[in-house]
Amino acid sequence: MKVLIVEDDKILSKTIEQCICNKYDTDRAFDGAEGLIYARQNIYDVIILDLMMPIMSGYDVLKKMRDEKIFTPVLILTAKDGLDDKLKGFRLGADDYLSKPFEREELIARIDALIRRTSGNYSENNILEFKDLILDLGNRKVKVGDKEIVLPGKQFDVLEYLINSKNTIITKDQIFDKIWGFDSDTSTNVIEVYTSGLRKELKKIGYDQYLKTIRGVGYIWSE
Amino acid sequence: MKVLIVEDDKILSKTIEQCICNKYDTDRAFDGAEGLIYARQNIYDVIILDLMMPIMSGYDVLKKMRDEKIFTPVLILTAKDGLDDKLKGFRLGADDYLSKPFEREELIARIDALIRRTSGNYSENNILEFKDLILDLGNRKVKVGDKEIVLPGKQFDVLEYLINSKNTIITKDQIFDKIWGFDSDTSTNVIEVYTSGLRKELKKIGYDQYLKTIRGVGYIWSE
DNA sequence: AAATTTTAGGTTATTTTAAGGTTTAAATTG
DNA sequence: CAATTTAAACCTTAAAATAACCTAAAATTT
Repeated sequence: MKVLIVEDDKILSKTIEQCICNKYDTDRAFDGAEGLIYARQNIYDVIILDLMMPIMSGYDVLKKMRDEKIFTPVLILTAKDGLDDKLKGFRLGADDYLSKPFEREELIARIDALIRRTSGNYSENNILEFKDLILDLGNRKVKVGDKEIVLPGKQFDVLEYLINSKNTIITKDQIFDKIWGFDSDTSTNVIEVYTSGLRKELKKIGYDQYLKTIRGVGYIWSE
Repeated sequence: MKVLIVEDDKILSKTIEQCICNKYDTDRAFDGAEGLIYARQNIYDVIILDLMMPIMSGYDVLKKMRDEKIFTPVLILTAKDGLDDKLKGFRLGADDYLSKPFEREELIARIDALIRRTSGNYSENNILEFKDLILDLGNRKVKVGDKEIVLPGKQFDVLEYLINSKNTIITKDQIFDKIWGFDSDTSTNVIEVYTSGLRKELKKIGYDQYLKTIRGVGYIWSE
């Protein structure tokens, strides 16, 4: 497992490395531009990204990364703690957020969680697979063999989220926070509507059986 | 997971509740004395405790709690941020400290960390074990080897509570307060119904013998 | 026009109640 | 002192009540 640390404060950078180096392979970059170059290699399992950096901020790095379809999970690490910053970070596709000062244990736990959440499921070229089902995130198509279904925006998002978290119960709140945003004031019943629609579509390719309801809790994608 | 919020500022109290309510079950107390009464139930996984409160300060509550051998992890939450206060809090047995103003993410992270640090029984990946019995909280499955039973909502909750408190007698009231909520007006006979159902299911995997009745008191999970 | 959201009725599973049976321990009796 | 009775606590089951979920269709937004 490789972790990239993008942090201009050399002392902190070293500290982080020492925190995690006996669990992960680490590389370090000391400003945003350098970080982006490293990130483009697309070989890291997690990127720890500081926000406040010279030349190119963490935001810029993250945005460029996502624009370039590099979806390595990113853990934002920063002294900033305004809600706006957090929202901006998440909107740009950060996967988690940790404010300084932080604890060793927490950092490790979050990296672990991030890897657990994200690893193993996505194959190289932005494709998510489950058995013979193929989710192409590039063109947002869902295929099994030569059969193909087309899912409108959020339906695709929900499916992607569930498959990417396979074998783990995802609560309705989690789905809601992830797809609709925790500050959305949509009624949470949309989730039922969407899962219902999703099942209907999945049935066409014989994959509706894997989306299961856990009554009182949420949903799970599993065999 | 239940969290008690002891905070006299009703607006802040509500805010905290909203921050964490989709992740934890919350109860609220609005002064120290009330907080202590709640805390004595000994059913919470974490107590968020404000320091500056009328009638009885957070310090007093914490001190009394520890005197009475109630070791629920406490997260001190306060506007004070002098080192002295922090030291005093820790000396009295606080487990963590967070200054206002704080952020949702950080609060949640700290609560999570606290639970992780203190609840010893849970292994990293959210799994509770007893001998060969595995309670997977991620997908709410109960397994022994390749045998598996499915427990509906509250049945699973009761089992989790008992196993997590193994070798300790849990009174019916504690189970009731924890799973149903102290303000529930369900008849307490449900607990018998649920333990009965639980035993029936556990029998299928040969683990019903560990759930024992302590007549006149409650139940215990032990060898 | 397509995607999203709300509404509302139907369906299913969980939760609760209630009632009768069983165990336990203490009180009473032979 | 042993056997029996009693009463309280607990167990079990099945039916009733409730809450959660599903789905189609209408309304709304983009």
